[in-house]
Parts: sequence; structure tokens; C-alpha cells
Amino acid sequence: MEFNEEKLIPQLSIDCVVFGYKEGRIKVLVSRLNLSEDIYTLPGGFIRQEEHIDESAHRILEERTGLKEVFLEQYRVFGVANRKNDIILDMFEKLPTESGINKENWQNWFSKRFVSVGYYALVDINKVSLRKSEFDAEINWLDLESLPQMIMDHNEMVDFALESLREKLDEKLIGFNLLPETFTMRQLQELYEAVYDRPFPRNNFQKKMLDLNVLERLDKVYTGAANKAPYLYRFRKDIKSS
Amino acid sequence: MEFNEEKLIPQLSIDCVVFGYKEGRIKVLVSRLNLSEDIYTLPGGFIRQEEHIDESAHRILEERTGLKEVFLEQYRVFGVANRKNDIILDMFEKLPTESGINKENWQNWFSKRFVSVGYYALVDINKVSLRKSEFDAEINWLDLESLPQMIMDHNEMVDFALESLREKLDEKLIGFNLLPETFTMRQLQELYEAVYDRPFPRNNFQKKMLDLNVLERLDKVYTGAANKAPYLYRFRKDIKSS
DNA sequence: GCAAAAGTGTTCTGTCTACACCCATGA
DNA sequence: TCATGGGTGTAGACAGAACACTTTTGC
Repeated sequence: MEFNEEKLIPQLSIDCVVFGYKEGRIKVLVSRLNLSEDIYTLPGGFIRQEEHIDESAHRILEERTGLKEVFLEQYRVFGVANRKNDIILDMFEKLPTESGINKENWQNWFSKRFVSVGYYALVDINKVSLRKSEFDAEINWLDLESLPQMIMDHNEMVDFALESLREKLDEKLIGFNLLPETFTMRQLQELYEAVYDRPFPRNNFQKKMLDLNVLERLDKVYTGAANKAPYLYRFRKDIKSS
Repeated sequence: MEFNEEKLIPQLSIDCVVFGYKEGRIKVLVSRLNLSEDIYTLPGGFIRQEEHIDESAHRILEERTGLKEVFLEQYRVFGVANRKNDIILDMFEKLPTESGINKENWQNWFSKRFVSVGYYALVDINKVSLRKSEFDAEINWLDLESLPQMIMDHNEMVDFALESLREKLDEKLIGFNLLPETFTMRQLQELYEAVYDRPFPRNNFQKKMLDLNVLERLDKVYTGAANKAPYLYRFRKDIKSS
């Protein structure tokens, strides 16, 4: 990221809660920063002067995941008083002046209080190719259930994002964004169970999903297990617009 | 408003959709600006460096309504590219330089692109004492149904706010904020009908509201009409926290 | 008594839950 | 043939909608 403060909106940031799903668990994309201590953050960034904020969020996400078309939605603004990224600021203060990075500009940038727009994204974890930003030691999918302490209010951001996801999953049929193109009914159910952290009765879940008339039934898949082969399903594309 | 750009977050604003309710109609608080043409805007303002954004919204609202304790909730961020307040900017350009106002600072301030945090408020219209800001020709309650064209995306802001209100009215019992302390069941029903713009069957509405166990039945009120006197109700305060 | 509006009860219907049953698969 | 998991059907519980009825008020 070339830093040019003239091109960005100051004191305003975007942070993304990127949800993925793998083997029955909800995952969240978390960066570990390139510092002596282990410092964790959500992927985030800033808004260019000429950008729609939704574009900014997509750009920030693409930088980390390589994905262009992603389900992404703003869900809340975080703007408590004196909300500053002290850890990053500290990092710049410790940098030697002749490090080649424009230390003063960065320090000035991060010394201010920031308001952050929270976005959450739902992605097919298999399509993602993770890319570190220049400050990341690594970026990884971590279990929602056992996230580490992150900077500032980033843990709270995840809590609110999950709440928004739960509210929308049912009515808006957005859960399919977390799954691969085709999936079995059991996989879909396990996704719902992971999101809501509670079991659903198998038969009623199936009926409810089929009654939505958004699933296309494909061939059976023979898993090799000694039981009836489940059908594969696909989310009907002709209604994706609604 | 004394303007001191040092004390405010630049390029970030707050706009409030203030809903009121009177005689069966939803009202929205709208300013008419002190300009040659009739220009309408939602009440808005900026965020002080040391303020929580919720505080900012409360302050902006108190300046216009005199109310301190108000139901107020952020519902969406508006951040399309190149979102600028050209009309206000124009106004400053036309001001004579020796007008006493720090014209240059204001011009510089409004020449930038702004991101705005949308809040909506629900108030008891009878408790409000309207106060103009220094740029308002007047500030008034206008019918939601027939709002004038407002600046920038302010009409769209109202649409989104109404949508959020509809989603929350039912589950969160926030509608009582629009009514006076005591009210009849008919008044409550008419409020719901105004918000959702559709009729509700009288008996079922009554049953549903009473089954919520949030209403306290008070004395009857004798209106002088030749019919049975309705009960007054009050929202039970002991559950206001939930 | 009568019209108007408030308050209450009853039935019907569609949705969600719980339970039961059958089917396909590989060992 | 049996265990395992997939798919479907059915009866009960519940909430919401439609309808009917009674009560109170001022004239």
C-alpha cells in the first residue's frame, strides 16, 4: 500500500469481518501483525477520496482474498470517543527514522481518533487465496469460537457482525455465499447450526429449505459410506437478484 | 454554531431522520434553508473530535428539539463517491467576504466529499420545542407522505430510515417513543397503520398488543363521544430496559 | 332505544414441531 | 441382512386472521 494521505479520507476507516465456513465451523479472517508481540486485527483499510465506501470495502477485501465478487454489507459504524489505534502508532514510533517509510506522515495519520465503518463478508473459503498486507506477519482463517484478543474494538465488531448475519441468514438467503457451488442438505444444515450455534431437526430443516423454492436438486453423490446417497443441491441462480 | 474546524472530524457528518407522529400521520423534521430558493435538508451536523458519534447525534438533535433523552439509533452510512453539499458550498461562495463569517474556512470545509452516518430518532412530538439553526429559515414537521425534494441523498435517507423503523417497530417495542405518556389502543393502532401504511384488524391488534404484557391499563377516558369510553394505556416502565 | 366505537370470545387456517416410517447404500 | 444416514409423511401445537357477539357511552 503506497501511502498518500492526500488521497484518503482522514479519521475514517473500514474494517471487514470476513466469514468463511469449513468443516462445520465458522471462520473469520484475522491478520497477525509483524510485531514483536502477537497482535491480531481484522482486515481493514481506508477510503480513497474518489471511492464509494462500498468500493473501498471491496478493494480492501480483494487485496486480502483475491475475490472480486463478494457478498459484502455494511452493518454498523464504530465511533466511540478517543478510538485510536495506539498499537500501530507505537509501531511507527519505534521505527528508525531512516527506514525509507514516510514515518512522520504515518504517525500523524494514526495519531488521530478514527471512526470505522464495519462491513461483513460471506465468502466461499475454497475460492480465497490469502494475501498478506505489508504489515501482516500472516493472515489466516481462525475459528469464530476461539478468536484471539484483537486490537481496539475488533472483537466487538465480530460480535455485532455475527448478530447481523444471524438476522439476515434466514430471510435473505445469503448463507449460500459461504458454501461451494454444490452442497448436500446436511452441509447446508451444518452451516446453519454453526451460525446459530444450535441444532436443527433434520427433517424439518430439509422441508423448510425445499419449500423456499430456491434449491435445484442435482445428481446423487456416492460418498462410499454405507448409507443412502444424498442429493447435491445448487442455489438457483435465476432468483439471485431478489 | 461557532465553527472551528480543528475541533471537528472532517469529511464526516451526521444526518438525523427525526420521526414524530400526529393525528394519524408520520412526520419528519425538515429544515428550510435561509436561501433565495427553497432548499430543504434533514437536520445534521458534525462530530467533535472528543465525542462518541452517538453523543454527536444526541447533541445535534437537542440543538433542534430541546430534547435530551431521545430514542436514537444509527441505521446506515451514506458514502457514495463525490458526495458533496454543493448547495451549501454555493451559499458561501455568494457571501460577501466582509460578512463576519469565516467564509474561507467554511468553503474549504464544504468543498470536500462527505461520508454521512444516518441516525433516526423517535420523539413525542408534543415534547419538542423546535429551534432553528443559524442557517435555517425555518424548521418544521412535514408529512412523511409528501416530503419535498431535499438536498443530496436526504430523501433516500428517509426511505432507509423508514425501512429500519418498520423492521424494528414490531420486535423491539420502540413505537411508544412516538406517543405521549398515555394513549388509547386506537391511537396505538393508528400509529402502526401509519408506519406500515396499511390497516390492521382492530380486535386482533388489541389482542396482540395486550399479549405482549408491556401495557399497563389505566382509567377510562370519557371523550364525550356517544360510545364506550376507551381505556388509557401506558407503556410499562419496568421493562423499558430490555 | 339507538348509533358508534370499545372490548372480548370463537373458529379457522397456515406454519412450525415432534414423531414415525420407508429407502438406499456398502459391508 | 443389517447398520447407517437420507428422504418423506403425518399428527399435534401454536400463532395469526376472519368472523361474531356483547358492552358502554351520549343523544
